[in-house]
Order: sequence, then structure tokens, then C-alpha cells
Amino acid sequence: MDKQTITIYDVAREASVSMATVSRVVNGNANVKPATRKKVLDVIEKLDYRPNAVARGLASKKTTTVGVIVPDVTNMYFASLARGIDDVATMYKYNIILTNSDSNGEKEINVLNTLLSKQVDGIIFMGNEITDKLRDEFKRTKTPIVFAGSVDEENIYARVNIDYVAAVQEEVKNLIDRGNKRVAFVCGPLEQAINGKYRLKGYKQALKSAGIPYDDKLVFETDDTYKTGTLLQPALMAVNATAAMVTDDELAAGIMNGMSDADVKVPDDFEIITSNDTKLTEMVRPKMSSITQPLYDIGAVAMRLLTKLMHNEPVDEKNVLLPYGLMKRESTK
Amino acid sequence: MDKQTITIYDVAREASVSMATVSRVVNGNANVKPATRKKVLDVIEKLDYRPNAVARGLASKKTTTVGVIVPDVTNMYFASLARGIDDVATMYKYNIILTNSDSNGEKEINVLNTLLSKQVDGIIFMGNEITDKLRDEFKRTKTPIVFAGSVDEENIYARVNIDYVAAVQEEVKNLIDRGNKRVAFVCGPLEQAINGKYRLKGYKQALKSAGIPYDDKLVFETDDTYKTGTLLQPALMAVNATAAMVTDDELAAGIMNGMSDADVKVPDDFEIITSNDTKLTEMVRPKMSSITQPLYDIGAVAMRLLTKLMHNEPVDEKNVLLPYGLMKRESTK
DNA sequence: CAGCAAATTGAAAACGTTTTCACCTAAATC
DNA sequence: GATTTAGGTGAAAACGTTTTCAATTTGCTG
Repeated sequence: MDKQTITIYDVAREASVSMATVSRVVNGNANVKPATRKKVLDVIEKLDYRPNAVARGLASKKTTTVGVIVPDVTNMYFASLARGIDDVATMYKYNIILTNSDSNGEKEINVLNTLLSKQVDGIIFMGNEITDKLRDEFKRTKTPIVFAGSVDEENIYARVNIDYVAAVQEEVKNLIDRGNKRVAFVCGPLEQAINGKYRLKGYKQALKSAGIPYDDKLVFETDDTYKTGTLLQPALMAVNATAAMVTDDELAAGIMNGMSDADVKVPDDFEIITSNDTKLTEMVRPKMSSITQPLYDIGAVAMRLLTKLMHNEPVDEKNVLLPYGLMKRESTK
Repeated sequence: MDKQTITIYDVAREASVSMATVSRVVNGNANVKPATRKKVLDVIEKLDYRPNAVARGLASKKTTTVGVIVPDVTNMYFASLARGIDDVATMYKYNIILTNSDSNGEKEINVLNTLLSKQVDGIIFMGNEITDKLRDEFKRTKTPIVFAGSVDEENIYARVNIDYVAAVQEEVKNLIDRGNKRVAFVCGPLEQAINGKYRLKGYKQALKSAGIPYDDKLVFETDDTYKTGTLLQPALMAVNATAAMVTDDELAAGIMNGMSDADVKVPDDFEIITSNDTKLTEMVRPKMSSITQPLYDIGAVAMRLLTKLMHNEPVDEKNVLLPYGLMKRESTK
């Protein structure tokens, strides 16, 4: 007894109808007489027939599978998006092939190509540094692509984000209004547009509005890890920063713990605001104030958008911006 | 111009060879003359031919895709396993279809069936309560299945875990040796064998060795969430517990923060040990002492095991136990 | 240089569906 | 009751590969 030996043909024979008819009842096609529908259904039940999705995919050119490219599921930010994606994918009868890219351009290209060879019906991409080579690969395919929590400066692809510029600007303004003259900006790689072009822009705008000159000594480009954060305290002190706007929660947690370990009191001596509002913000002490993002929803909306694209439905706005908020907790005064 | 219109047939024609030969070079079959191999390769390059994995799957009955059933990727424990799985899957040229089950029996069955209909070559299952119905579904298929971080009491399926009984026993013994007479056991659902049969057993054994009678008032069955943990302080105090062995890191973090918020000092007034050693343990203050588990490796080894099963290679031991450790941090004396 | 084994190729049959037509029936129209 | 019309149905052709088997070529052996 092999894997799955009962085919549509067996059902057809047993029910004395054609394969076409079996296919119709399996697919809920209306044009089949109730009596024969029942007959076929009974045989399907009796034989325990399960349609082979691969054969179906070949014949119909639809796999009901979408590819999801994510830097690292182990990062709670992305895990939350992924969960939102999977939930609405399931809702629409799709499955997701999940791949970790480590934000590595070469891996991203490889993974994209294997996803395409597997004939996924659509792709959701997360990752913020889109190299020219990757962009070229994107352009080669007709398969719909949407970005989740990732910007597209060239305004080609559908994407869902929050307004990073405005959010950072607002938070940095608050920091300045509270008397901080030297606010550090601690971020992931500046090559990533989300940091280098958007968040940094918000930071600069806030400074400008407040009449504070931009000082690049206050900008700390990191690799977004907790560990790196824990090591940053001396450098931050060295430039006399009294607050930091941080672009990643784990990184921010690292900074905060580094401060505490060096007996710098948060928020009294140093204020910290983070950006992703993962559950980490609540678990850490003091709890971290954060820009709030609807993480799950970003994924969910991205997937919903993708279903529209896959079904050739019109989408009114390619650049969807979900509302953000500002959550004051205990790492700010 | 559609999705991907260049087929193996086009390549064959252009290179004036048969489809069979093209198939051979694509699959690296040795039996093809170097000259014609080069000719074919050139045409492939020129036409930018990409094999259609779906057609390939239908013809070969191998999809190079495995299904992964996980309670929730958003939980760092499972995210880490998933990462390990994906990395070795990639290494062996497999992709993973990732599905969240919320540990819901019905969802697990649905998801299993759609994975099977998609003809995955293997399945990795995470989740600890295996209902009879689910077990029946498992039995219906010849597709190899391995459990990751999940026990199989019936000893049917390959699985990779740590020795939960021994680990818990050891840690609880330490707690007792340090003078704690009343050690609470705070766990997820006891229906889950990993809690109800393994960890609880370790807890009981430790008590017994120390000559302490088992008191079920000290056993707290929860839903494994952070939030629930934060609410547990009063109940724990009410039964005069002075320490707790906790089965989930987020849950433990909740308990610890709940204690701190109620001015119960950890570890001086209350000791806490957790079980999964996710990076959360280091981020929280005080840092949590934990049983250490090689999370990534559990996933990686499970996937490696699955490749063996899929290739019909012999596996020496179906029940693989990876080494655990005990990491003292700051939540214990 | 005949004879045979090994290496290289191609034709065609799977693989298990969906989908396009054409055909047939039974109901509806006049 | 002849003529449409629409609903049901089946035959067979896709879909793009792999794989089997036989045919052809090539290379050796003596």
C-alpha cells in the first residue's frame, strides 16, 4: 500500500461516471445533478479519496501556496507578522512556504527562485535592503509580490507599513520637549531604507523643528541584536546622550539592561524609546515605551492584499499605511 | 507573456536533443556526454529555463517540501525550533510549509490533511497533546513523521527531546536542597504529556527523594502565557510557596514580574526556575535561571532525522534525547 | 575487423488532475 | 409535436516533468 493510491479515476469507475464529473463535484461546480453528486460523494467517502494537490496544481496552474521570505522567524517582530500572514492565508485556503533569508541578498535571490520554481501563487517579502540584483529578480516574474513591514522606495510593489517618518519624528519631538538636548538614534543597518531613509529622516526632522543641529556622533548604526545593545552604554555616555530612539525592541532591551547594569537609571538618567512594540516591551523592567505597530495586522493585511492581487481584483492603494501609536510605559519620563 | 512559459520541451528542441536528455542534465545524471551536456546547458542559460517543480513533483512523486506543524511561531521556543528545522531543510534542498495549529486538535487534523494532499515528503510535528483522532490520522499515512520537542508516549514516531523528567527532577532537587520546603510546580495544560507525564513526574520524584509529601495545591496548571503568570503571585503566596519550577519562559517571566510588582524579591523571597532557555531568560531582570535546551538543535536534529526517514536510510534510535543543562542566573540563590 | 559490452540517446508512457468541447437529454417555447 | 434551450455528462487533450526501455553509438578485446 503506497502513499496515496486512490485517484480520481478510481472514484469515477466506482461511481460509473467520468473523471470530469468527479472533478466537478470535488470542486463544487454547480452543473451536476444532485443525484449523481450524492453518488459520487458516497464513493469518495467510501474509498477515502483525497485529491492530489500537485496534480491539481499542474493542471490548473494554481498551487494555493504562497511564499514568505522573512529575515528571521526567531525575531519576534517578524514572527508576529508571519503569524498574521498564516492566519489570513488559512482563511483563504492558502498555505505558506516560510523561508529565512537572514537579510542576505544572495540567499534572498536563491530562495525567491526556488519559490518561483515551486509555482507559488504569490510572495510576501520582508526585508529592507533591496539590492539591485534582487530587484531585477523581482522584475522577472509576473507572480504577485507584496512587502510586509518593508518599504519600497521605487513605489512599484504593494506593501503595508506604518508611517515610520512621522512616528519617529513624533517620539523624538516628545523626547526633546521633555528637555533632552542630546537624543541618540540607535538603529539597524542604515543601508536598509527603513532606517536610513525613513526613520532617520523622522529623527532629523524632529531635530530641525526644535532648532537642534544634527550631530552624526549621535547616530549609532548596529546589527539590531540584543547583545550589541548591552555593549552600547559607554559609547552612549561618551557622547553625552540622555535619551535614545531605538529601532528594534531586542536592541533596545539590550541598551536598557546595559544601562541598568552600569547603574544608569532608566528613565531618570536616560530615556529609551523603541519601535516595534513586541511583547518584549512589557516583559522587561522597566517596561519600554514604544511606537506601537499593529504587527499581526501588518502581516494579515499584506496577505489579504496578496489574495486580491492573485485573484486579479483591483487594489485601491498600493502603499497601505496602518495607524501607529505611541505607548508610554516606564522607560520614558 | 505568462508566468513561465519555457518548458523542457523548448530546451530540447532548441538544443536538438530529447526531453529525456535535458531532464538528465538538469538532474545531474552522469550518463550524458560532456559535449551534449554543455550544449544543453548553454540553451538553458540562453532561454533562461527554470524547471517547474510542480510537474517534477507529479512525475517523480517527490516534492522536496516538508510540512511543519507548530502551535504558534510567535512563541520563541517554537520559533527557535522552526529556525533549526528550516536551516537544515535548506541544507538538504527542502522547503517547509509552516502552519500554526494553536495546539487545537481539530486544526491539527485539518492542517495535517492539507499537508498530505499537497504531497509533502515528510512532516515535523510539534505539540504535546495528541488526541486519539489525531493519532488515527497519523496512522493513515505512510509519509514519515517526526516529533520535535514533543513526546510520543506510544513510542511509535521518531522524535527529539531532552530528558524532561531528569531535568526537572534535578532542578527541583536543587531548590529543595537550598531549603525550599514548598516548591510550586507551574505548568501548561497537564493533558499535554510533556507536562502531565514527564515534567510532573520529575517534580514528584524530587519530592519523594527528599521525603516531602506531594501536595497538589502546589501544582498550578495554566495556559502558558505571560499574562497568566503576572496574575499568579497571590495564589502562590496563599499556599506558602517559596519557589517555583515553571515550564515555560514567558509564563515564568510573568510570574517573576508579578512577584516584583508585589514587592516579593526574587530570588531572596522567591526562587524561580524556568524550562526553555529562550533568549528571554537573559533579557529579563533578574535574569532567569533555567534548564537549558538546545532549541535550535532540537529542530535541526529532527529535520535531519526526517531526511533519513524520507530517503529510507536506517535510523539507529527513534527516541533521540539531546543533552540538557542547568543554567544558574539570577532568579535562584 | 568482427563481436560484444558499455555509454549515450530518444520515444513514449506515466503522474493525477482540470478543462474544453461536443454530445445528449429533458424541459420550455410556440 | 417540432424546435429551441439549457443543464448534465463524457472523451480526450492538456499541464511539464521523470522514467522505462529499446535503439543506437562508441570503445574494447582479441
